[in-house]
Amino acid sequence: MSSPSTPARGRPPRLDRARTVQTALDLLDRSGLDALTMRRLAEAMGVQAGALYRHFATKQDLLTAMAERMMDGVTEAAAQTRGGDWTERLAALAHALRAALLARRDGARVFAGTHATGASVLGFADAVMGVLREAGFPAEDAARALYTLTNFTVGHTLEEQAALPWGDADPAGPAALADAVADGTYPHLEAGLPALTSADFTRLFEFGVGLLLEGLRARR
Amino acid sequence: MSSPSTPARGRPPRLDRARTVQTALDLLDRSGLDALTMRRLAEAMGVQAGALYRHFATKQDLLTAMAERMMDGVTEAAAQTRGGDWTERLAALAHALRAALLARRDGARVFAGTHATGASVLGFADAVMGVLREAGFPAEDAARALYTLTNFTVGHTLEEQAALPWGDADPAGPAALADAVADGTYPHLEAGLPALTSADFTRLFEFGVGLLLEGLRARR
DNA sequence: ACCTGAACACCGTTCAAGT
DNA sequence: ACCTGAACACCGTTCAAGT
Repeated sequence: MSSPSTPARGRPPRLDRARTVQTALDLLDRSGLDALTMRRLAEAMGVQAGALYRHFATKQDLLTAMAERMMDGVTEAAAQTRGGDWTERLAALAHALRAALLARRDGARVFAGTHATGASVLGFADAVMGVLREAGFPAEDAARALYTLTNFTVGHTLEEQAALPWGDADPAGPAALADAVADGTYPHLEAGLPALTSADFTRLFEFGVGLLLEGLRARR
Repeated sequence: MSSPSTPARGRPPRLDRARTVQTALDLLDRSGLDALTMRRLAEAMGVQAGALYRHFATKQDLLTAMAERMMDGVTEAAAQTRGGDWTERLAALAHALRAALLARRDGARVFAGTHATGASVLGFADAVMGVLREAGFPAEDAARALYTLTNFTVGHTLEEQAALPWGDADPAGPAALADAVADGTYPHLEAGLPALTSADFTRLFEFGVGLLLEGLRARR
């Protein structure tokens, strides 16, 4: 048989899925999602843009492969918490998911914009379901809890990565909020302004995960 | 004085912010976010693309105005629950936010991609903060609860609107999940498959909001 | 088999010039 | 004051032709 692993007969290919995804992720980190174009990626690989379509049917296909690669190791990263109880293990899984998204510039946007169903994504979902079912939750509640935890984590990290480039002339930063609130129209926002503009996203994430876990505990 | 409301001296303008945002939202509903281009919007308004830049500095600016318009009336929609206790009022606000996003095609994507801080958005945030502080939460926890509720709702609705066009040849639908799980590698996913592929997003959203509210109740 | 070159049908944005 | 016309610097994607 002449599989792809056969010693090259002609020229060795300059392109393959793995190397291309890796280069795309590096480019993402350097320039962000908006600057990640097929043409720039091709240039980074020393090739013409059209050549990329030998390995990826569309740009969306490439982004999905990037999302799947980003998830490699999420479950393993959370597996250290084997000793803990089920709430600690769920918290560790949620933190591992956030960390995987944060590890790449615009990681949450890439993940939210694709429907990755690779082994890492399924492995993560299976791990969450396993903890929940071991804790005694019926399959229906376990499934809903999985989606809730995932959707919250993605929603939070999307906000977190969108908020990080503040401080520039971005009209949505803390200063703009303070201005908009200053006229007394929003008394409750005014009272909470310091807390609302605090950028401690890790504590905020822990707060949200904590609420979800306490809710689950109450429901068991 | 010669304000914008002065009877027109020359030709009446064919463009203004309000009409443009309205047309953009209609176009969004008909064609989706990916098909919403400045050129197509200009065509729908009987004008050249460049003319739009008299009212919006960038496309991002237009999208922000669209997000703010989408939020008009969210707080009012939830205000009917005046009689209920604080958990019911928070639930009503969360449901009103989801409803506002669902009301437009790709509404969650538009909202998540902008930093809208218009009166409607601030009014919504102020209402949530008001309920929480009346319930006795300190400003810090109230602020965190506001973000948690908002981020979960946006994350959920993003998923919900991305999942709706399933059934086509989308490789991420329920059928694909069933295939991927069929080989026994993911026992917990397999056990939860019916629940995982159920598309009852309203119940799923209620479950998530319920968890958050129970968590808040436990923390009070 | 793998990639080039060139095209097709678009984009967002800018700006002198018209009315 | 408001809009046109035309350009600039790009896009994603396709595909005959080369090697």
